[in-house]
Amino acid sequence: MNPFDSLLQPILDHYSELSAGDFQIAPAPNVEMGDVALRAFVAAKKLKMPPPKLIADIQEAVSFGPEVLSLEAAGPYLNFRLDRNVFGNAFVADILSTRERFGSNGSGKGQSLLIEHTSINPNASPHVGRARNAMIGDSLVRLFRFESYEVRVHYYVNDMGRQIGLLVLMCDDLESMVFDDVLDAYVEANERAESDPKFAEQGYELLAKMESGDPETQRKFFEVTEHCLKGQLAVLARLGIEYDEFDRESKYLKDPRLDALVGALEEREAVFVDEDKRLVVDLSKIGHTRDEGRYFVLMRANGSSMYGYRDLAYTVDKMGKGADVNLWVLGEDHKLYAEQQALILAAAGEPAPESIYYAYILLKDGKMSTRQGKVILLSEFLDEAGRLAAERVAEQCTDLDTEEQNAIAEKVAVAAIRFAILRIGPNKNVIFDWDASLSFNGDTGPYVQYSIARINSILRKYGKPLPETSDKFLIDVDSEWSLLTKLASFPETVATAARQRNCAPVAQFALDVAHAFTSFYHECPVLAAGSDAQIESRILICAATRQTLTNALAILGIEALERM
RNA sequence: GCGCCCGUAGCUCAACUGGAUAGAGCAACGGCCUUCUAAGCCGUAGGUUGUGGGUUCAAGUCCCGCCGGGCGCACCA
Repeated sequence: MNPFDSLLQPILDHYSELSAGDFQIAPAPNVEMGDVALRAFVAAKKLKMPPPKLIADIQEAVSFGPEVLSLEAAGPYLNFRLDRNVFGNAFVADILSTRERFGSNGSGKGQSLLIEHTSINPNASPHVGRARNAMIGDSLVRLFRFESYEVRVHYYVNDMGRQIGLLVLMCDDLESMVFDDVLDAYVEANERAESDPKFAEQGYELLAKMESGDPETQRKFFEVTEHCLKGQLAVLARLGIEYDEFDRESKYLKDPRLDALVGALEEREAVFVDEDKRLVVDLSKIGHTRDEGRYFVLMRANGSSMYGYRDLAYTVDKMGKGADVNLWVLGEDHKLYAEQQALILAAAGEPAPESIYYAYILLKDGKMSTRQGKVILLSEFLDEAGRLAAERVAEQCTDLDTEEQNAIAEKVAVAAIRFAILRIGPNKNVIFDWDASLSFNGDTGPYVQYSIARINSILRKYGKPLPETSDKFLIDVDSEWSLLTKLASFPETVATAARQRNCAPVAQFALDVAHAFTSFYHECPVLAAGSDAQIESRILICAATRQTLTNALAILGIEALERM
């Protein structure tokens, strides 16, 4: 996996008690020190030797192949000077032969993975806060498919509850209702429910009617939620986000599998009916150690189920599909809730999915709220980004017609938004800044796309069919070498991202590559290089960079562009 | 009050999971388009990694205590 692992072999041959995992080998902090640096802290500990002593021993006793030009010990580090042509050539050949698979470690080969994400309540147009869930989830889907998992994407449709009941009351003539107006209706419904207890009561009554199986009410609920779901999916599709299956909450109203689960809880005396006739789980009986969050209500006094009950049924259903890995993406506000669910499931011998949390996107004056209409709609945000991108494309690509320009602009807008969200670690709060999120300069998705567009421009002008290897590959500038070693580290980055269930390292990697490439671009003329061998070598470097960046962006759900 | 997450340059974020001189972008200042796309590049300036202890050959990273922010803590979904 590590592109320099081969350098370890002579060392391992010499010290039979050590293995590759006892060493770290990676590009040196800067080129003056060397091409790659060996760290042997773990190995030294195993041999009960001070690290500098072991490094000196290795330098003294181990003989390396001809690809190692020189060695220099620097305290606990051993710095290698390498034959860059040999390594660079190997990197490029690897990238250009594995193509769109370059970077994949195939760690999910033969395994299935089920992921649930987004699952926005079907009551209004999604806001950018919710979109964080969708983008994080969707990129994980892409990451794990890249790693050869068989991935199924589920979306839980919360088509029940008082909120939906209220909305149904507001939506008599659904036909004439544009999707974006549903938010206004929803906000109005919630305001009315606040001030008018009768109206609020009507919401509950409608819900009860729906739960009791009244076909007309069920039809209304379905129509309203379906209308909202369709509208939401259309917005999400603009970001390239799609799902395989939609699971409606109303399907899990009564699930016979939950009788067994409640039975298991009864056996452990972890469930009781309280003085108000509600069915409650006492989590302290099954491993919960604090007072906070100790009780979990399953059923109301009237026998209707709570959200958490239906969600348990849904989870049992999902887990029953037998995927090797089960994930769900949740806002951090669901942390305790997910832990409670996992405890209940564990008590009944049922497995629980692995949760991936993300923190909220906040407005400058606090949290977004769909109920209060205090939101930035994803659709508006996309429109604005598209408009700004279109202005830019119109300046840049004057020879293209408007339709072509707009197609590019939409992809640039998506890149800006997805990248801005995905490059930040998921458990970091984000304060939404309209200007910063719509910037196309600096460390952004469009900057990465721009690097690719420049490469494409060079390769177009090159004119000839692209070579895949060169027998006279040569590297004579540091920026070429830095770029290539960065490219070669892509599989490790992907492995890290998959292990952490976090795509942010891939975004950071794409930026690092783009920066390394632009330094190379300014320093090394490609088409006007000094010799045919150098032209060919640099063309290969460009092609390898394009392939790597394209693959990294694909994981983030961002398209590479021919030009922009 | 209790639990979880976060705190790194004026601002937004990195830092190969404990390793060499803590790196990018934005904002500021100074350069670079008759040469492969200036959505760019080069340079200057900007840091006691919130704070006080501890562990270690080595701490932004691990442990404990404070301070500040976010989220949550039974009949919402």
